[in-house]
Amino acid sequence: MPELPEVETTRLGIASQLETATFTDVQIRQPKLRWPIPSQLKKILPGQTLQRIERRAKYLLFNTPAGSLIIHLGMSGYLQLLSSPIPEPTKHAHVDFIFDHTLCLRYTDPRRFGAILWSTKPLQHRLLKPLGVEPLERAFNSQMLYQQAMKHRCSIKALLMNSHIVVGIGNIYANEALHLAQISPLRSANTLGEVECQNLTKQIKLTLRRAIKAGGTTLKDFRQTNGKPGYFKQKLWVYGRADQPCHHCQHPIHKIVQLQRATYYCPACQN
DNA sequence: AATCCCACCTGAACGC
DNA sequence: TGCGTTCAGGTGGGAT
Repeated sequence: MPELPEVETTRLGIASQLETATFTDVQIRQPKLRWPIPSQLKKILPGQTLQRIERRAKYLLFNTPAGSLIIHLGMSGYLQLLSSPIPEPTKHAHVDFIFDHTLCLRYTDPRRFGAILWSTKPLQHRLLKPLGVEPLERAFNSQMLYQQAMKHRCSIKALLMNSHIVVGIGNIYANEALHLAQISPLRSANTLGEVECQNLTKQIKLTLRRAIKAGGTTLKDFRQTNGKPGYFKQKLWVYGRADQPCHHCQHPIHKIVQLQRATYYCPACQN
């Protein structure tokens, strides 16, 4: 569920409601996420005013004068903004952050691969410090990708999924962008030419931007009490389409496994 | 340093 | 209907 576009859409969907609101309570029903939720949150957060919600990779940073709440949604997590009457928590609704005694930001995560952390210097946090560039920022460009590709012998797909190099592309969009750039996910990164890197960079940015727009549409009714965050209905060219005809050339889409993740590609138009 | 595999979890889909 | 198996959008940690 949470790819970078959905994390960004989540941020956009809650920022205007919560920025300048004040934490008044925290209810932790299940502290066992990927790492234990720091118990001192209950002491620290109440009274803190939320200044700004930022995103770094797929981490959301809730900045307050005392420090930052860091939230990662893992594979199955989502945030809901609920107002009165607050519905009963469902089975996997692990944490409620209460603002101004009325608004509730609820964290739900069935698989519990997500994380809720606290840091006074979030960008220096051990999990955030080693992260590579943001794919939608200028620092991610064809020159940068080409230089990185030249010095790596792993597959180009593995390179795109390596968070020390570029963050947040995710499995679906790595597949989609490689398809649109007509590059085989199996190619060694160091065999890509400058023009291919230029095209790939462009397709990654386009794919992510389109998905953010689509995510924005389906997540509009965020505050609906029982609203599950939808999954954007985006046109997927290859992801999840094993054995179905390629939209470009009709050749059946192949499904293989790379780094224990599903890779989908068209062996006829991706070389 | 770079690369790869494992692990962490639950639930849905599938096959028998 | 029921039960076992497989797979899933992420990613840090550790082995090689």
